[in-house]
Amino acid sequence: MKLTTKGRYAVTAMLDLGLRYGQGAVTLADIAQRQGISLSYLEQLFAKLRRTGLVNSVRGPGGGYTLSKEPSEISVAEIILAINENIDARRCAGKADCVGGDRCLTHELWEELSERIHEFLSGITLGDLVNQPIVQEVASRQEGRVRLALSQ
Amino acid sequence: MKLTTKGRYAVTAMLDLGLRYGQGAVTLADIAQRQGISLSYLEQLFAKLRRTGLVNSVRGPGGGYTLSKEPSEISVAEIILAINENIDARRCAGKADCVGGDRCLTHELWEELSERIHEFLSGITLGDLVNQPIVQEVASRQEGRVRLALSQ
DNA sequence: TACTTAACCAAGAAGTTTAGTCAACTATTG
DNA sequence: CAATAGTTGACTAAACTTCTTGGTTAAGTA
Repeated sequence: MKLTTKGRYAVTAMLDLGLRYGQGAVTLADIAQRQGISLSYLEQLFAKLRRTGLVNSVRGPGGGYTLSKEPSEISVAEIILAINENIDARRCAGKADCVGGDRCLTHELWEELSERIHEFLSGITLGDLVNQPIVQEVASRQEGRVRLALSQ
Repeated sequence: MKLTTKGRYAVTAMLDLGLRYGQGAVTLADIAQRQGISLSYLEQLFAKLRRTGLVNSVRGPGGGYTLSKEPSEISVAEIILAINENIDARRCAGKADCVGGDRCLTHELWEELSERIHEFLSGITLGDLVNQPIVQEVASRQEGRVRLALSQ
């Protein structure tokens, strides 16, 4: 479990999809504009999200991305794991000083901690976030900004 | 709140100190050997831990580092914050596209999540970890290894 | 068919972080 | 004084993050 701005971006973008769940496909260009993330970076993130089956894509005009499941069925942990996709494979296999299994055990210790964080983030879904008042607020403000931009 | 291998190293090293709490100062060289972390990297980490007051240092022969508080009073969160020391200051202050406060709010959203992780890690102390059976196991095995090395 | 849209893909640049090295210096103990 | 061990700073290689550029491919629309 690794927590960086990369994961923050992914969760924000997925939340953007969650807020528009059931309203058709959302383009990455729209998300990029609303959330202030570069389009190409979003493309990289969504390539991974698509590969892990968290989103579906539709090409061509009117296309974009949609969540593959209900927001309440997608956890924050799933999103972060999907974009990190690091198996944390450095399990002493290639380390010379890993004699007697000592280092492996300290690794396992940290992994237990990491696991508990994972459990925690597994308990928070996009649905939970969508239903939070503060998120609703942001969403309506963002909609307003788009309408304003279109009317100019 | 950022979770990387850097924090993992810091927590492991602090746990090493926690296991020897009340038994005098522990040298970084010992920790480096036991935990398989490079000495110079440990020096960098402990410079920060010392600056934030989590450890005390004693120079000269017989010197080393000790925890400044009881293991049960040092949380994992404190350690990670001490070595990261990132104020996460990019609060849209320098961003041109932060119009109408929209991005600031999405930031706050993530920060709330981040805060909950912080709360979670604040609830785990070095004392908790020291008392875990698996940690005790590792510790005795490490002691054994040192004794073996000395007797050869 | 031509055009537009928007996903998809790849290469890499720029910047930051991680992890480590090296060298010098200072305080303490014996 | 000599050995130990912390302290500091400059520096580097490698990895990772973030973003850019420049395409291609598929699907609608005129």
